[in-house]
Amino acid sequence: MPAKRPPIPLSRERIIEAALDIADTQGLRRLTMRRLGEALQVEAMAIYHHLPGGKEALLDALAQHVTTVSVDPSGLPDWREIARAWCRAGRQALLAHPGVLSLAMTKPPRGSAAAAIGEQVRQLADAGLREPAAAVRTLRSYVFGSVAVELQQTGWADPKAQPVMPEPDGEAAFERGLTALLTGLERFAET
Amino acid sequence: MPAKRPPIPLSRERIIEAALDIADTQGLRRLTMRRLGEALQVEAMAIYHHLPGGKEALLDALAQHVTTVSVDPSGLPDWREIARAWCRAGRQALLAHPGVLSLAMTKPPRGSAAAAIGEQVRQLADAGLREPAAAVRTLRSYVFGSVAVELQQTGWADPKAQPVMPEPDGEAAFERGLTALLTGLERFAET
DNA sequence: ACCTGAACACCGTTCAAGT
DNA sequence: ACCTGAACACCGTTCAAGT
Repeated sequence: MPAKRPPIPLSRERIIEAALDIADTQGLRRLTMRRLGEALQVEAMAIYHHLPGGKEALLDALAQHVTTVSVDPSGLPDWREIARAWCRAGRQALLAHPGVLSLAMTKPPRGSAAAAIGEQVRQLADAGLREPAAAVRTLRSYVFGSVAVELQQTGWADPKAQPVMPEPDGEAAFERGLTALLTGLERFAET
Repeated sequence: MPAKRPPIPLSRERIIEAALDIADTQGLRRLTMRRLGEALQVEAMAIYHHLPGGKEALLDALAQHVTTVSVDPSGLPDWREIARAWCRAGRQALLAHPGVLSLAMTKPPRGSAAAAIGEQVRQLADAGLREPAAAVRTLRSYVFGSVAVELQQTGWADPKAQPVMPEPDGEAAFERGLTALLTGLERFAET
């Protein structure tokens, strides 16, 4: 028979990982403290010991997790390519966890997520872009919205859980729109 | 003493109106069938009679409500201005109901919301835009994302419910980004 | 036809208690 | 230090019953 105690002790990381898995496979509405405990082989109440803020803190942590990305700008020729890299990384991180997209778009960026935005602004400024904060805001808008529309199109949130149907044109549509946006930004935002 | 029966009989419209009010003022998490019934002076179970699908149908209806917009293209000189009008209308409709933004971005467009998208594509095609469906998709992405970022910035979802703080630069940022996007779309999408 | 009351299975969270 | 069990107030939804 299996041991009663969990093989690995609980940790913030394991909790977040398990929560993401539930949200992505069953939907955010089914992410429940009790179900999360079950997935971790633990009573639900044990979670509070590692995540003092309760469920609200858990949701904040999930949002932060999927909006924290980083880009190495070395080797990228200009601000245009740096911006492109950040947008692609942001899109990938969001697409990887469709279950928590609504949290990522709703919760204000905190901690590592806010730091990532600051780093992006800095890189673009260093690369000679004028008003980098405004540009980053516009790019973030586009990334969030693109992923939302892409997931809408795949019917991810539908009643009969479709077999994922990855929508092959999603990436192409994203790149087309991104190029259009960068072309437009060039017009007034060059240094 | 007040009458036990509600003064006005329940209706789908009244239910949606009351639900939007709760979501906008108290947050989506507090929108509950029981609280909704209380706001309508009715037992929660009465709602099911007018909204057969239960809470899931209610949330669908809310998403549809805030994503159904219309634009009269007559008098607008070109596709650029038609697109601008649709984007402004979409932004206003979403900003008016911050509580259900996450639903609007998540639920696939249905019914009147899907019809509005079709109408937008038709208008842009008539105005001479090439590949209007791709353009509308990109514009929708930008509108969704802009509103999400704007509401993040205002701290709408924060713990201590701020006094709305309408972020005066939100509209300016939206218009700047929109102009950039339209400029970029012009490049490859003219007829 | 429209609404209510009671009931059921399920939530998040607390708190004292176990080890 | 870390986890459990019981308890409380609250969910969504059903179903028979009232008017």
